Amino acid sequence: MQRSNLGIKDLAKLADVSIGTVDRVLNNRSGVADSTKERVLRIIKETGYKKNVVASRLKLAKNKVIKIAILVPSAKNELSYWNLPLQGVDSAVDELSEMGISIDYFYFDLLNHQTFSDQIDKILKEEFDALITVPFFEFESNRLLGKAKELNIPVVFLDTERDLLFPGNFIRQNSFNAGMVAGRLLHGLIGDQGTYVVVNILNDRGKQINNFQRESGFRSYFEDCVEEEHIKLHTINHPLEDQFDLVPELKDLLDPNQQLGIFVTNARSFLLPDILASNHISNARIVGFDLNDKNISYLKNGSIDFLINQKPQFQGYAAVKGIYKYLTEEDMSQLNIDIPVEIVIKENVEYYTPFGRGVEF
Amino acid sequence: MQRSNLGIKDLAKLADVSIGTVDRVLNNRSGVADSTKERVLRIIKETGYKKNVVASRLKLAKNKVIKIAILVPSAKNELSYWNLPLQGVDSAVDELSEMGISIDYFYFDLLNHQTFSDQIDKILKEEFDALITVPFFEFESNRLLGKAKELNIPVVFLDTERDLLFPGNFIRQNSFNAGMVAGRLLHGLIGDQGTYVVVNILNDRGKQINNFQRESGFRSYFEDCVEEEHIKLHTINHPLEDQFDLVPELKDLLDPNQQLGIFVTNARSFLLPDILASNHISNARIVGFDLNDKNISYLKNGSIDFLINQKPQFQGYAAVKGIYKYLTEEDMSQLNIDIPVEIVIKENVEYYTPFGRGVEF
DNA sequence: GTTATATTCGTTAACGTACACGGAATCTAT
DNA sequence: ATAGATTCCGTGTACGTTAACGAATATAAC
Repeated sequence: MQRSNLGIKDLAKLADVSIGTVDRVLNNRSGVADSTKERVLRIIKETGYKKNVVASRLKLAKNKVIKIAILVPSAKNELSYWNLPLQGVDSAVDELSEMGISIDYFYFDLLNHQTFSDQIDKILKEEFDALITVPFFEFESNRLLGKAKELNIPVVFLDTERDLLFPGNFIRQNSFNAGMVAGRLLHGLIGDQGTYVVVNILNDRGKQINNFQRESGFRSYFEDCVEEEHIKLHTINHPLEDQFDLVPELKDLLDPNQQLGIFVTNARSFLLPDILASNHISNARIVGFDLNDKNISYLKNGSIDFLINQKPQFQGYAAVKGIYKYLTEEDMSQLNIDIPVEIVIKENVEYYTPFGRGVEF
Repeated sequence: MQRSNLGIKDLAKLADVSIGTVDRVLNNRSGVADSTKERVLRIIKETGYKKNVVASRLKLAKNKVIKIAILVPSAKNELSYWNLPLQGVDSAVDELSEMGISIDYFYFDLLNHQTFSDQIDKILKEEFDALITVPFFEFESNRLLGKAKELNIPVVFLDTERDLLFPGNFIRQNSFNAGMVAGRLLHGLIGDQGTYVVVNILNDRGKQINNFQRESGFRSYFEDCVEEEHIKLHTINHPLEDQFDLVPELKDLLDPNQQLGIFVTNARSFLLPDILASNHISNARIVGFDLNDKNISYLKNGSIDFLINQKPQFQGYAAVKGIYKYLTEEDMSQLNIDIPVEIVIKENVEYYTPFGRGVEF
C-alpha cells in the first residue's frame, strides 16, 4: 500500500503540465495529446497516485449524487424479513450522506413475476447509478442482467445465489455451507444414534433455492463426517397452512428411545416447539435460521438450540458500501460477499439482535 | 435523523452574519457578542445543522493530523496474538488515511511493569491525540487514566475489562458471557452425565482476569441451566511448562464410562489433544479460545470442537474508528464496545480467519 | 494572408469547513 | 479630543478534485 499522499497538483508539477491535463488523463476525457497522456500516465504509475475520494465527492456531492435503487419483495408488515436489509441500506446511506448518495425503494409481489419486471423497467428508465435486488425469478433476473450490462449499471443481488446467463454480484450466505454448519451442530447434540429430520416448511412459493442448498449441505455433512454407518436421516416437505401439524409424518419416523434432531431450512423453526410439545415429544433438538422475534423467544426458553444468522441488515449495508466503493474507486471487490455463517445461541443472541450490544450488523 | 444538508454558509445567511461568525460560534471560539451568539445558536438548533466532517477533515488533514499511539505487549514473533489488533489498527488507519490520521506503535514487556510506565510517559510527552492500550497492570492503568484525564486525552483499553479509579473506555469481549457460551456448547455435546474440567493453562504471569471471568461464566451457566443435580465440574490450574502433561490430575477425575468436557480458558487449547491422545483418552470434547494456527488445525481435524473468537483485529479496528468519531464528532458511543462472542467450528472457520472469505473482521 | 476549425492545454471557480488576517466600531485613557 | 486598546465580525485563502471556460497553437480552407 503506497500511501504517497500526493495530489493531482503534485502530479501536474512532476509531469510539467497543468492540473487540468492531469485531470483529463485521470478521468480519461478527450483533448490531451498522446505524448503528454503517456507521460502523465507514467508519472501516475511511478508515484502510485491514488485519488482522494473524499475531496472528489465533496466537489461532486451537490451536482452528481449517486442514485441507488433497491427492489425487494413487498413486506406484509413491519416485522417482515425484508425490512432488515432495508435497515442496513438506510444505515449505510446515512453514513455516506455527506458524500452525495441517495436511495429509492421499490417493491414487487413475490407471487407475481410481472410486478418484478415492471419495476425493473421503471428503475432502468429513471437512470439510477446502481441497483440492489434479489434473484428470485430466473428469467427476469437474466433479462435484468442483460439490460444492466448494456446500460453499464451495476446490479447487486441479495439473499440468494443462482446461476445466471451473465456473471452477477451476490451478497449472500453460502447456504450449502450453512447446512453443513447445521449438520455439525445438530450432530454434536444428538450423536450417531439419533434420528434426524430435515423440515422444509413451504409457503405459497414452494421450495426455494436456499432450502435445497441448506438441505444438501446438511446431508453432505453427514456423508462426510459420520462413519458411513446408516445415520437415520429423513426429509419432510410440508406446506405452511393455518392448521399446521407435522406429527403424523414425524410419528412414523420417531423412535421414542432415540433423540430427535430437527433441521428447519428456513425462518419458521418457531412452528416446531409447540407442535412437539402438544404431542409430548420432549427429546427433540432444533436448529433453524434467522433471528425473528419468535425464533429468538424460543431460543431463549430453550426450545430451539441453535439459530443461524445470515445478517440480513449487513447484506443491505454492505451492498450500498460496495456500490459506493465501486462507483468511486472502480473497486469491485466488495460487490461479492460471502456472509459468515453465524452461530447463535441463547447466551450470545443479544449481540446479534437489533439494539442489542453489538455495534456492527 | 435530520438530514438537512445545509452548510455553514446557509446558517450565516439565515442568521444574517458571516460564515466567520458562525464558525466562531460552532467551534466556540471567543470574539462574538452574546446577542448574536444566541441568535446563531438558535438557528443551529432550529435547522438541526450537522457539520460536514468530511469537508472539515479535508481542510485539516494536512496541518492537524490526528495522532494516535498504541501500546501493546511486545510480540515474540510474527504469529503473536498482539499482531492481530495491530492489523486491525492498520486497516482502520488505511481507511481513514485521507482524513489525516497517523498511528505510532509502542511496546512494553508483559513481565515488567516499569516498561509500561516508561512508555506511557514517553507517549504523554509527545502530545498524541489518543491512546490505545491494555489494562494489564492495575496501578499503572490508574496512573495513566489520571494523567490522561488531566491532559484530556482519550484512552481506549483493549482485550480485558477491569475496574479502575476513573471510568475508562473498553473494547473487549465480556469474558463472563463467553464462559456462559462455552458452558452451553460443551453441555450440548456432553450432557448432564459427563465430567467437566476447566483448564487454566498459566504462563509466567499466572491467572489473568479473563481466565477468572471465563471460568466464572462457565460455572454460572451450569448453576443456572442444569437441574441442580451434581454436575461433575472440576478446575485444573496448570503452569505452562516445556514438558506439559495434565494427565496425572485428569486421571483422578476421569471416569472411563463418562464423556469428558474440557474448557480451556485461554488460547492454548491446542495443547490438549496431543496429551489426551498419548494417554488414550478418546471421549473428550474441547472448547477453547482464539483462532491461532494450532487451534484452527485441531479444529479442522476434529480434535477441538468449538473455538470462541474475540475478534482481536476488529478490536484494533474499532478502537481507531471510535477514536476518530469521538475526536471529529464528539461522539463517544463507539469507544465502549462489547465484542460479540463468536462461535467457530470447522465448517465456518474460514469466515473468521484472515484472508478467508470474510470482508469484515 | 485571412478566416474558420480542431486540438491541446492552462486557469479558475466551486464543494463545506477552518482559521489567519485585518477592518470597523466601540470603549478607555490621557 | 485623539491615540490606543478592545471587542466584534467579515474577507480571503486553503484542503484536493472536478469541470466549465477560454487561451494558445496548429491545421485546413478559401
